[in-house]
Formats: sequence, C-alpha cells, structure tokens
Amino acid sequence: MPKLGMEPIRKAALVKATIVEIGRVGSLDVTVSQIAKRAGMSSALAHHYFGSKEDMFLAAMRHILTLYGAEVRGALALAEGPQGRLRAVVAASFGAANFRREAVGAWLNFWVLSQTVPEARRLLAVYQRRLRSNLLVGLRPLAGERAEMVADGLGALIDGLYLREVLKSGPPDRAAAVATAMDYLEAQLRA
Amino acid sequence: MPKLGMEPIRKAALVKATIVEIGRVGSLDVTVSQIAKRAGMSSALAHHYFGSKEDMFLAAMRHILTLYGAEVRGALALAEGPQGRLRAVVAASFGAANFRREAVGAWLNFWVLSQTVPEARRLLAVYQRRLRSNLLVGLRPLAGERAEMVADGLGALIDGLYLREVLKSGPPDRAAAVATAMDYLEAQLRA
DNA sequence: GTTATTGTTGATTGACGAGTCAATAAACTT
DNA sequence: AAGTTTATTGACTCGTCAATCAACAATAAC
Repeated sequence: MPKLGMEPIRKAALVKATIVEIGRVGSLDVTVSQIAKRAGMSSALAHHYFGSKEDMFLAAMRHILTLYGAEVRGALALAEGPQGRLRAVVAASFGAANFRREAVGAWLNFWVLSQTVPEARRLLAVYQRRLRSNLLVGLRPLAGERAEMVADGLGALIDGLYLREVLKSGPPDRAAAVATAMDYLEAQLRA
Repeated sequence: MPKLGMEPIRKAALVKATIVEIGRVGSLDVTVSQIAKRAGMSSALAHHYFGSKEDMFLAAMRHILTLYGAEVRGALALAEGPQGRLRAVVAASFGAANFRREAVGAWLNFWVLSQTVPEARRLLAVYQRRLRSNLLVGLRPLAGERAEMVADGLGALIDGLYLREVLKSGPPDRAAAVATAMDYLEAQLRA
C-alpha cells in the first residue's frame, strides 16, 4: 500500500528514532535494525533512505542542532538589552527541548563521533561558534575587553553542565543548571 | 622464553596501550587485537590476563584516575593557604600528565562507557566527589556558604574545558585552560 | 626427573551486523 | 494497458571480532 511522498516522513521518523536509541543504549553501538524497528520499518528501508548508518547519525545531529538553534533564536527575539540576551541564551541552552535525557546522551555521543567523522566535527564547530558569537553580543557592552574570556568560560561551563547531566540519575534539573551558569555570569559582570 | 612475574608487566603494558588506542581511534571501538598488538603480545594473551575487553577498559580508567589523584595529591602537599590549595587543584587538573590528547580522548570515551557500565559510572562518581571535596576545602574559608555552588560550577567548568579540548586541533593549551578556570574562581571570590 | 605452574600463541568458534539484492506491489504517466 | 517510478521487505553476503581452546615451552617444586 505504498502511498507516495513517504520519504520526508520516513526520514523524520528515522532521525527521531536514532536520537532515542542512542540515548537509550548510551552509545553509538546501536544497530540499524534497532533504529528502524523503533521507527516502524525494516532495516532495508532505512538503508534505502539514508545511504549508511553514519548518514543517519549526521542527520540526527543536524536535527538536534536545528532544534537548539530555533530555541535560541526564539528566546533571543523576546529578549531586551544585553543582560536579557545573555539570560535568554543560557536559558535556551537548558531549555526543555534540548536538556532532556535522550538529547543529552545523544549529544555526548556526537562529541565522540566528531573525533572520527569530519562532518560531525564541522557541525559541532558551527554550534560552538554560534554560541560564542551569541554570548559576545550580550557581553561586549557589559564586560568590554574581558568579553572574549568570559564567553569562552561560559561556553565551556554550559558544555560541562551537559556532561555532568549524563552521570546524574533522575530527570534533568534545568533550574539548577541555569542557576549555576547565571551565577558564573553575575560574578564575572561584577568586575 | 617465559620469564616469571610477567603478569604485572603485561597488565601495565595493556593498560597503557588501551589508553593510547582509544585516544588514537577516538572511540571505544578498538579491537582487543589492536590493543594487544600495541602492547606487543597476542590478543589471546590479553584475554588471559584480563578476562574481557570491558575489564581492560575499567583498568585503564582506574589508571587514569590514579594518575590524576597522584598529581592532585602532590600539588596539594606543596600548597599553602586556601588560595594556594585551589590553584593547586586546578593546575593539577590540567597537568601535563592528564591533559594530553590521548588521555583527554580516553576520558571522553570513559564518560560514554559510564552510561552503560555501572562500575565505570562508579569510578567517575568517585572522581567527581573527590574533586568537589578538594575544592570545598579551599573554598569554604573564602566563599562561605557560597562555597558549594562555586565548587559545582568550577567542577563543571573543568570538565567542560576537557570536553572542548577534544574538538581542538594541535597540542593542548594547558595555560589557557588554567587561566579560564582561575578567572572564574577570582570572579567568584570577588564577592 | 617427573609434576605442577606460568607464559604464550595460532587456529577456531560463534555471533552479530552493515549493506545489497531480488522480488512484490501500489501508485502515477502517457 | 503498458511502462515507469516509489515504497517496501525477507533473505543473503561478507566481514569483523570477542572469547575459547589446544598445544607448546620454560621455569619452579618436590
């Protein structure tokens, strides 16, 4: 009963399933069959739409980065003044959509992937640059020439908070993460 | 030509080789044969001394944590006053022995491992607790009741700096990492 | 000098998994 | 209605790899 125009639907389902499975298993050692099964199709079909498992990983990564980008852009649109912008970026980084168990687990594994796969490395570099530049817009008026150092520190801190979330049990504590990051920011701006 | 007392030598060689190979390949997808070859023996012998690949991973992890612990303890022995202690812990965290490419790569992968293997998780939790408590000793006299929050932030920041090192190319910049961490600390203590 | 004990490996087993292929079927085209 | 394109899968190939085994060698123990 082949309806036409299945491609985007199937691909979306596979991307979602990839993230969920990576998060569930906790590593990139997920089989294409597992992913395909969760997405409700055969592994052959998964290979039909994506050429390889690596392609699926990369598509999943792009998806997560897109989500993140959208959340930041949305928050930034409502923000006012440098302080508001900074708070918006930090809050969006730990937004409910990004800071969920599966996404965080997937994130960590994409970091690993970036050690081997150039395209994955590129994507992660894009994310880092974007975060850095978003922070700098808010920081320059407030921290002057110290802005760069503060941005680097805050960026690393955010990544570190993601990393630590992996070890924790129970649901992610977004408020605590935001508090820690904002605390850093306030301390730096007191200078 | 079997000399006796090979066990500790072989095991040490395997542990070292495990770390190097994980760092080189950039993931836990290293074969026992690769590790054994680098350590100058057959894969069968590797299995003889360690029951399984997982055991090798865990031994490698323990080794890295031991190195780190030793470096911290050494630095702490020479340190004077709360400030000195804090600086010592931070500097040791980015010490030449720990903050090398292979070790950082291995570290990241152990984080991944901790998602699946309880013992790996336990080891990482021990590291986190130790770091936190080391920081708190120095922080309590200086930051009072804010000590806990600052310790958590600094801990996450250190992990984040490790994480970011993975993406960088070229040799690790220890000085920059220490500077960023100390900058955070000074900002917090200015309150 | 026979008998454990320790060190060592090549060959083998057994399982698993990525990617391909041939076949089937429904839709669209002309 | 014949032909083309899209959707879909079960079965298969081919490679890889962790783990085991059987065998051999050298040292220590008695």
